[in-house]
Amino acid sequence: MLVTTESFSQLIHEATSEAMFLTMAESFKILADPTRLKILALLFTETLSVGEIAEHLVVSQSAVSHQLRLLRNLNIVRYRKQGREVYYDLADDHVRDILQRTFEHILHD
Amino acid sequence: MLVTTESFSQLIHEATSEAMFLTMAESFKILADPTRLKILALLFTETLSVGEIAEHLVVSQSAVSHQLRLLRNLNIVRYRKQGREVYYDLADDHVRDILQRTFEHILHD
DNA sequence: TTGATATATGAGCATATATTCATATGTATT
DNA sequence: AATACATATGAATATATGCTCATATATCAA
Repeated sequence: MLVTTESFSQLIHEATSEAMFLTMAESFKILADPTRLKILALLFTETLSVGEIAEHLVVSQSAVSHQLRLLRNLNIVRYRKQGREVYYDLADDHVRDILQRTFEHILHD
Repeated sequence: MLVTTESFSQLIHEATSEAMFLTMAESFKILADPTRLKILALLFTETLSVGEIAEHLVVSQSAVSHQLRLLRNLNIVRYRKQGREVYYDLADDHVRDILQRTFEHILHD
């Protein structure tokens, strides 16, 4: 990424900052929903089909599918078709890392 | 916090998880807005008055004040009245840490 | 006291978003 | 081919949220 800034606090003084703040906000928005967090928690260690995800959570198949599309478009999950099932797993280790860290933060409060 | 879970992925199997996912989502929501991120970036190193914040950003005094109230209620910023000015600074090192780390994640993409 | 300045706040508005419902698409089974 | 099953998707709805505008409150200056 074409940014010279090295710290968050420095960002506010840079010309490129507007786009960066938007990007950061978009990133956090992904994690700002309980259903998506639950889906990501399920996919944290396992690969699961849409139906299995919907079954584990108390969420309709449609709602899960809508959220998965969102996560797919953002390259946060990957999918693999197998027959009529579609299996999803995490595509992004950054997200994995952020989730783990933030979770620890919340625990230590 | 009264949770036995040690990892994010484990959380999905716990009885306490519903509340925890809501809490995590609420935490991320705070950071899911560019204006709030900019305010937090400004307060990352400095203490500033409401007027100074509004001046640095291109946001109205009212909008800044509304967001500061939100951050105040969540104990993310502290404030100190001094005459007619009110000076704000960061109250929470967790937030500082998460911001810095996430920023680094985005940079390294 | 009067006027100016700094901040806070409620109401209203516009927009975004999560879900549901109905249905489309694709695949397996008979 | 017909039916059942798994997933995707568009439209509609309900709710949340960020901002503006008007105004309230508090403090300083004259």
